[in-house]
Amino acid sequence: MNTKLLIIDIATTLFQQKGYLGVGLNEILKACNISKGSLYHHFPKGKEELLIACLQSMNEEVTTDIEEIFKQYQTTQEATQAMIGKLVEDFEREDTIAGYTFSSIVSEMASLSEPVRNACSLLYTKIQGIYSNKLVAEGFSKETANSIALMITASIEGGLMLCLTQKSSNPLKIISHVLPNLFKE
Amino acid sequence: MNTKLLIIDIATTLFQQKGYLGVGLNEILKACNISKGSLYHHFPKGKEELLIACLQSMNEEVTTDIEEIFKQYQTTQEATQAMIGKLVEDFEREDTIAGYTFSSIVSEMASLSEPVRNACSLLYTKIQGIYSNKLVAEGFSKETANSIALMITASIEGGLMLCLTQKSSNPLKIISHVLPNLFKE
DNA sequence: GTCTATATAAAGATAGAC
DNA sequence: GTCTATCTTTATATAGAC
Repeated sequence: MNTKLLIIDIATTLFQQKGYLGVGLNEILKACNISKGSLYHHFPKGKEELLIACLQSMNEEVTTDIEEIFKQYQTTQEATQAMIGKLVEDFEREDTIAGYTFSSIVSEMASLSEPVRNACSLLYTKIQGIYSNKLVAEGFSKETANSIALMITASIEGGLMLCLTQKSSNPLKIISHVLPNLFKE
Repeated sequence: MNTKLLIIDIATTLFQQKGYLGVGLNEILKACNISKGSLYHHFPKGKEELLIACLQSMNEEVTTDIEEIFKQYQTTQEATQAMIGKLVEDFEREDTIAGYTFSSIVSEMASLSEPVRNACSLLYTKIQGIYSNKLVAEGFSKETANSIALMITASIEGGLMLCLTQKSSNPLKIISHVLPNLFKE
């Protein structure tokens, strides 16, 4: 089995759930059942290099997952609601942040590391691009589409914060219910 | 001068900007110009006790600040936009999270500490209550008012994440521009 | 490529003088 | 109530055997 991919896979989940600073290397090693030497062989520059690899890996997964959903549904509204539905399921099953969200990483690292901030920025841009493109295809102007796409992204990220504090998926459900109001112009 | 209040004041800002794990006690001590012994005299249970004191302090400030704004403006829409305008100003001046937002703390601590999660939950509830009350006064049903209030909170928190990654206040500006669409029913 | 053992720095916390 | 000095644990990272 490919150790490097294993590390990225497991570390990605841990970083999403607990943030960058909240996860120690030892915790990652234990979860992967590997040793320190092995990890530093694959990521010589250490933890931050691993984080960036995780963010890039998420970038690819986002393409797969969200674009898949957005192809399945005719309207952006339906697709968005289906997507949030999946996040709700994830949250109810795992009780932590999951899916393609990564606020914990952003809030900790954006001001500490330029490379990390950049990787996060790219990821958000990509996600919003998917929303925006479909909205343009539906007839919205490019500017309006971008605004709505941004609002979808922001409210989902913020919604997950509220889910965490309330230990409930309710906030995301409400957001899913309210978002369609943005599509009427 | 009251040392305890000084500590809370400075630590609150640091926690907001860098998160709980991102700020070391030494950094707080240095910023306050005090020693370890002094801090532990005021907060015997240590860092987490200090964080909770900070969240409670924010709780009081929120009442002052947001309610003040919400009294100044007739409609929720105007008040919300004024409030976001202030956040934008803060962000452009300081280039970090400020105001009454605290996503960094939530995402790190919600799953680690029940008391902290609870304090955060109370804070969000209070903020949303202010929004919701004004919306009800404007004629919205209680349920609709709560939904819109939640959406305002979530999109602002998420918007600040986007501002951080983009190093720009633009996301919040766009959100301020798009939010009014939620008020039409 | 993976391991063990070690280095080094920093974290949070405590003890006791003043 | 504030200080200095110290303790303990944990963090990231490195060295070198296999």
